[in-house]
Amino acid sequence: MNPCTFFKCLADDTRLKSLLLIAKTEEACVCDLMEALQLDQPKTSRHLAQLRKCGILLDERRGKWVFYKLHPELPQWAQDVIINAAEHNDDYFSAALHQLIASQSSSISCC
Amino acid sequence: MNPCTFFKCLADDTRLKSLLLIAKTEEACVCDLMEALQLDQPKTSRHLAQLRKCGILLDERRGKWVFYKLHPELPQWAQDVIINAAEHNDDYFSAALHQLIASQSSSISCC
DNA sequence: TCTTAATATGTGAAATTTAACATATGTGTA
DNA sequence: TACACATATGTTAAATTTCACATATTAAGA
Repeated sequence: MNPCTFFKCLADDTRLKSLLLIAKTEEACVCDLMEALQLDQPKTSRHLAQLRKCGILLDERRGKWVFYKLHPELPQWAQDVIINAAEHNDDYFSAALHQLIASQSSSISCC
Repeated sequence: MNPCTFFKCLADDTRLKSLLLIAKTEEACVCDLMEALQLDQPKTSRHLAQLRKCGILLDERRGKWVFYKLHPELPQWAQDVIINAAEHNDDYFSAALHQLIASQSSSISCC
C-alpha cells in the first residue's frame, strides 16, 4: 500500500466519510451510506469502488445488497490511521453516523 | 483541522515525502529538502507553503534560510497519523531520508 | 420470463490541482 | 549601495479528479 495512494483515497469528503462510517459500524450497505450522506447512487458507488480497488475496503454481496467493510488485509498502520481519524473527528461525521445507525437498526431500512 | 483538508495535504508525493522527512528529522531547511527530493526550488517552496498555510508545518527563518518543523499546535490525532506513516513506510522515503541526513550533517551543505 | 430493486460503470463536461517559468522578497556581505 | 543567495509567489497551461447523466449488471420475486 503506497502511502501517497492511500492518502489520496482519504482526500475526498465522500470517501472519507464513508470510510469513517464503516470503521465505526463494522460494515454498511450502499443504500444506507447513500441515505446517511445524502448522496446519489452512482456517486456513492463510484467512490466505494475506488476504495475497494485500492484494497482499503472489501465488498460482500448478500442478495440484492452489497456490504462494505474495512479490508482485513489492509496494513496495520493504515488501519490505525483510519481508526485514529474516526476516533477524533466527531464533529466531522457524527450527524451522518447517527443517521446511519438509525437506518441500520430500522426495520423500514432498504436492507 | 478538518480531516479531509488534512488528508488532502498528505495526498501528494512532494508534500508527503517532505512531511515524513521533517517528522523523522525534527526540522529541515528548504535547500536540504530540495536536494533530498531532487526537486526544483519553486515546487519545493510552494508545497511547503501549503502545509504551512494549513497549520501542519511551522516555519522559522534563520538568516537566509527557512527551517520547517511540525507545527506544535497540530492536533494530536493528526500528529499521530504523520508519525505512524513515517514509522511504517521506509520503502517509500528511506532513500531521501538518508540523503537528507547526509546533507544536514555535512559541512558543505547549503546551510 | 418479466419486472423491479440495488448496485456498478461508460462517458464527456466541469472543477480542482499541479507544474513550469518568470519574477519578487528578504537577508547577509563586499 | 550593490550584489549574491535563499526562499516565496504570480500566472497560465497541463494534468488529474470529480460530477452528472445514461445505461449496464445482478439478484429476487411475481
